[in-house]
Amino acid sequence: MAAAQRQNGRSRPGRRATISDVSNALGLTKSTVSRALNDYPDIAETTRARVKRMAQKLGYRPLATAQSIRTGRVRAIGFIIELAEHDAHRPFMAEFLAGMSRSASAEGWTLTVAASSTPEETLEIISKLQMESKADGFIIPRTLIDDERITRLRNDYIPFVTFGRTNSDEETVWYDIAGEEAMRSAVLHLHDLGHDRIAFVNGGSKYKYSELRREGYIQGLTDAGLDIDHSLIFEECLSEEDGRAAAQSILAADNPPTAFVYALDRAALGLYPLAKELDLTIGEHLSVISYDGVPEGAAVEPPLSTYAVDIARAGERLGALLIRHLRDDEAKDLHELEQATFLDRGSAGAPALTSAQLSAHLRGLGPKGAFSNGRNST
Amino acid sequence: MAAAQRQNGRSRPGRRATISDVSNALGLTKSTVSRALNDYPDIAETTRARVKRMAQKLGYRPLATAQSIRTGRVRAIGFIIELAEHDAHRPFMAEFLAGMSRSASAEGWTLTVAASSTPEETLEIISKLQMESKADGFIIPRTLIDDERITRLRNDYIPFVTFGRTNSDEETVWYDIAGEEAMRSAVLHLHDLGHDRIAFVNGGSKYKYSELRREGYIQGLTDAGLDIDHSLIFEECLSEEDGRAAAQSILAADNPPTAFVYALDRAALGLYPLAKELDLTIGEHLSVISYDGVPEGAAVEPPLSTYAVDIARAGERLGALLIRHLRDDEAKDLHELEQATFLDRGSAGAPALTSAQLSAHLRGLGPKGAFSNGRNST
DNA sequence: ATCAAAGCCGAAACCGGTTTCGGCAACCAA
DNA sequence: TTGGTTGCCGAAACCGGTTTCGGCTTTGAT
Repeated sequence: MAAAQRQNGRSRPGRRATISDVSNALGLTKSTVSRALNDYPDIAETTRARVKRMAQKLGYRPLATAQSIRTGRVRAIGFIIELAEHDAHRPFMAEFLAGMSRSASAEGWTLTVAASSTPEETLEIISKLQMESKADGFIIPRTLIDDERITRLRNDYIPFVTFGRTNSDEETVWYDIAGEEAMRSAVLHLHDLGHDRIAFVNGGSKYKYSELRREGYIQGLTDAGLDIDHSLIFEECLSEEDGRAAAQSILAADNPPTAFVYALDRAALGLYPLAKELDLTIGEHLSVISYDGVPEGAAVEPPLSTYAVDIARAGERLGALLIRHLRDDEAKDLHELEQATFLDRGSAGAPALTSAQLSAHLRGLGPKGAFSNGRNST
Repeated sequence: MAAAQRQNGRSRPGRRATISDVSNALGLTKSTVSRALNDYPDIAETTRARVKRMAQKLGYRPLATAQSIRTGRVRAIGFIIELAEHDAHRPFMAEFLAGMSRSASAEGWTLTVAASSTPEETLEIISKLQMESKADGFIIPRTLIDDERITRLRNDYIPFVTFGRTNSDEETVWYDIAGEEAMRSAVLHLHDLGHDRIAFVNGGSKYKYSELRREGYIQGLTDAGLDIDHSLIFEECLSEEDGRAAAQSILAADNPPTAFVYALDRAALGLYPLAKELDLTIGEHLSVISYDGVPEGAAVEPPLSTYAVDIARAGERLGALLIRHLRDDEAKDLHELEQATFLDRGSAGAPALTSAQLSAHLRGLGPKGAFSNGRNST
């Protein structure tokens, strides 16, 4: 019998049940209970069942911190907020965190977050959190085309999953939205509406998603049988001001586009005030399709047609993937790619003007109201 | 000598230093090292110094999870994201988290976050996190006037600090911004500019801050020697649409106000499109001062004058207060109240119209451009 | 010189788990 | 029968710390 292990069996009512409470209640030892709960093969099936039932009855849940000192695992996923990142990314933060937290707590895990100001600090924090057993693995958002973080994490054998693909995808667990496919079908959609000259305003060129979306745009042009005109491509547009400036510059050239594809809603919103100044109606004289699905896009007039991303779901999937990766040594190559959902809200319509007519209007610096009586006849 | 405790002294190079590494290096026992580092009084000053120096040299940092199994503390502060909250609060999330995380990591603590959909779930999660030793105390944002969370947390002896005051402030640790003072001086500022009729558009009435801001507004009127007209007060305005509707309703009545004080920037932004429709220029025909300091307020024309809140700092102070509260049993009554900083950006100016003139204009449903030639002479 | 009170540190128990090791009993084949 | 597996569980070490307890020195007062 296990009399030696019976000493601490006074179960104070308010206290949480420990493994000893379970073992004492059953006349077994801690070790048997532990192995039963962790599905060791050397425990009889009937015993395992008894143990699990009793654990359930007593409301026993192993103390993660106690486990961790032996196992090195705390059942926590780590996430670093980089404040240096562009403001445009911040509004998503709450939902993203919520998503991660949901999948974590569904598995009995938790989420440890920290803040950092620079990419270097991020890496320092990550290894510190890992050393201190505050997190078992990390979720890395906004992958870069050439992401130093990833090589370093891999070198240090720190488990992680990324939101977004990278150029070194071997043996990496990632989740991503197929932004390239969204851009491609945006182009095709605009072409179907009758647009022949379609501009592309991209996001920050260091991000992998920008590369992919540009490729998607190019592919869309190719699929539509349209020429690729590099003067219609603008990069590095993250903010509303960027997006506005890009459009202004593109429209000032010869042969202006009648439609825009933006890689980011935030930048696309910059087109609205510009259009108003130029006395152009979005959805008629200028069409635009964008990407992200920010709430502000629904508030402008006409509402911005966009490919919406479910950021909470992304966080949730990433959390689930990380946990799976951490539990299962074999899960070294998990990938999930999902499609954005198109919200056709009215900012993309048949072109009311040809490129030439548009050009004439812009050059003429036409007085207010030039088109206010309706569409131009072609 | 402590030969019995020497068994695990093989310091693998890559491994983190343990307390045994330190004790072995010094020829002391674990217990002495532990007490020295934790400033027990029964350790000689010279020994304490030696121990601390060696710990420093070896880069020893106690493993929080190992400590926690004895002490019950993990050096983590908990924070719950409530998604049910109004969208208006979300953009702040990243900065708020960053602030909390900063003060936490400054003290060697970390931040554990979880998501919840309802207030009830929030409380469940809190006690779960506490039971599982995932967090030692919690930061509770957006206090309500009568906040059930607080009574329950207090009943369960779960340590916490609040962002915002409540009606049961005895023995509570809180941090807050003096929104009432901001509202008061907003009224006085507008009165100094020449406004006599000043409306107030408040936020959600369940929140404590709304009560305070309303009181501040009233106090401002009193200090300015103005009458209190309850028809100029509107409650429950959280969104841009709410803010717009409130202003529309208030302006439709007799004796319309020439100035507005908004409790929330987000709602105040609703005044802009309304003013445009009514052909009124903000900063001239209508003045407005608001509160929060959201980035969008700087982008509108004219930029929104507002009392800005440093939300990152709030998070930082709250984290620091919570840690102090947790470390020191005596720290049961900490309070910090700070002032918002006024950003005078142009949406508040001398009234170009009297209330009567404004009323006449509004009733006349005047054609566009009625005031476009400049200010009215009075 | 003597004795009690500090001062200081080692020994060991403890926290709540996990994991290794070994032994007993039952089973199975020879 | 006998001997070797196999199945199943207890005993004990262990993880990295904290905390209680007690004992040996010093110190200080008498």
